Amino acid sequence: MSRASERAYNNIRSMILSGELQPGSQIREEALAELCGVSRTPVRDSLRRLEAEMFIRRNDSQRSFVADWSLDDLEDAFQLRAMLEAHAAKRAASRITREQLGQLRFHNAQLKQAIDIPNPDVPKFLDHNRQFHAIIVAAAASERLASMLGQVTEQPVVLRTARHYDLENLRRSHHDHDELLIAFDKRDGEWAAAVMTGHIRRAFHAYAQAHSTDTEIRKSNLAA
Amino acid sequence: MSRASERAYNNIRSMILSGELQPGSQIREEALAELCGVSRTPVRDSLRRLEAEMFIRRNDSQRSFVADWSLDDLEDAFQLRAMLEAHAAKRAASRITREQLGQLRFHNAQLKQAIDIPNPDVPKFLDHNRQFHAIIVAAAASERLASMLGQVTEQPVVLRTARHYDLENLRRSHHDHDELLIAFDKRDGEWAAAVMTGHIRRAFHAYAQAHSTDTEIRKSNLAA
DNA sequence: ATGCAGCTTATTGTATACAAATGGCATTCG
DNA sequence: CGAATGCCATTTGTATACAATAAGCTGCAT
Repeated sequence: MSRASERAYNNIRSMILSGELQPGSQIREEALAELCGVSRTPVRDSLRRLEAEMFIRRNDSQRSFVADWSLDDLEDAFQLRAMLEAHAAKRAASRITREQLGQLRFHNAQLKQAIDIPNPDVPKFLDHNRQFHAIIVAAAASERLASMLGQVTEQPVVLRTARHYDLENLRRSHHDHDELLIAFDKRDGEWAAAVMTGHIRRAFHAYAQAHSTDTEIRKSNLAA
Repeated sequence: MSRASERAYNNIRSMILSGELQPGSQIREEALAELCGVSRTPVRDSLRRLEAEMFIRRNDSQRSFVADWSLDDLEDAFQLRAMLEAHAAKRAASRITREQLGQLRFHNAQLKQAIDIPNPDVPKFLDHNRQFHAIIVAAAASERLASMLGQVTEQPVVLRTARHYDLENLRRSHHDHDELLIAFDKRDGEWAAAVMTGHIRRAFHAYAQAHSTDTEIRKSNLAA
């Protein structure tokens, strides 16, 4: 996709992720077109794409709404993600190159740096974390698997608290990565898969706890 | 999607599945538009959808080609499918209703009928087989899982032989279904998942063997 | 008051014209 | 003769106008 289409997609996507477009709210093509400064055509393209990625859903009469995910839906997505990432880790264990192992070590060192200081640099941690996982998916060498993981990795849920980024969890994440590195080094796919499963499931529970807290806050704000 | 768009999608998809549009060949929007009797707009929608489903791939300069899958790609897809369907079976085991169990029994009986006669009715078998699996996916109650399975269930590979439908394989499939039914009845998710894994992996090997045979035939035809 | 009919308006679907970009071909220069 | 470059043809991207469809409202009848 060239300029307009790409811009529209990124704009809309980030509007959903940021909560600017609220879950459940209707989406009108023309309104988005104006917001993005393009015509309806590229907006329609983007909406179809976002629909396939389940950021948007449509009712029987073709009207689009921002997807609204319950905690159950979230658990569902995490369950699939855990399964797929464990599978990726298993495949990666037997295919990963020395170079990729080096890259993993680099990003893991970087994300350790990001939290091993008085004032943790969460964005830096998240960035290197993302790249760490991306390398494993790449090493798994399955285009389909990568495409599926793309569908469950970013959730259209915005949390207003930062609880799920508490330091203890970040440290444990880093520790998991260390263990993954050893498993890869030993070419032990089963081990890598097991570590990855736990890694993602912990992420879910951290996320779920933050989600409940967030929901509580929202409720009390509503009551006030 | 309403008429034109839906029609275009189904037309193009079946043209790919039937081999009318050959793997690797370039796709031109306008040509398809004429073939389908619609304008480029709904054709473009369809192409995007088919691209997301990996029936079509695009090069760097936005030109579309019919996807061409190697045996490795096929194995990759089957591996994912086995994992996802096993997961579906596991989830279904604890959620399936009496009514759904009844439906499973019905379709299994029907597909047994289709092959338990002198002249097996393969289309009938395939239809009830499809519905059997669809009920399990529905019982698993995960929209995302269903959507992902949709992406790996139909392969854009047309085999010109019918070897992979040999009677022995169909009988074994039916036997697997019987065992799945018992596992569901006992609410044993692990068992159901294990049976399903084997079920899909057998399907892969039948498919792969047919694929090789098909490739052989194609080569000798080329040589002739 | 309630429910239904028909109209009005909002929203999406489709076609088409035009713009941009890409690939191929021919010509030219080294 | 080969490689690079510029032009032309082909293909895709975008905008816009119009058509079709569905939702909401108003008013009438029960």
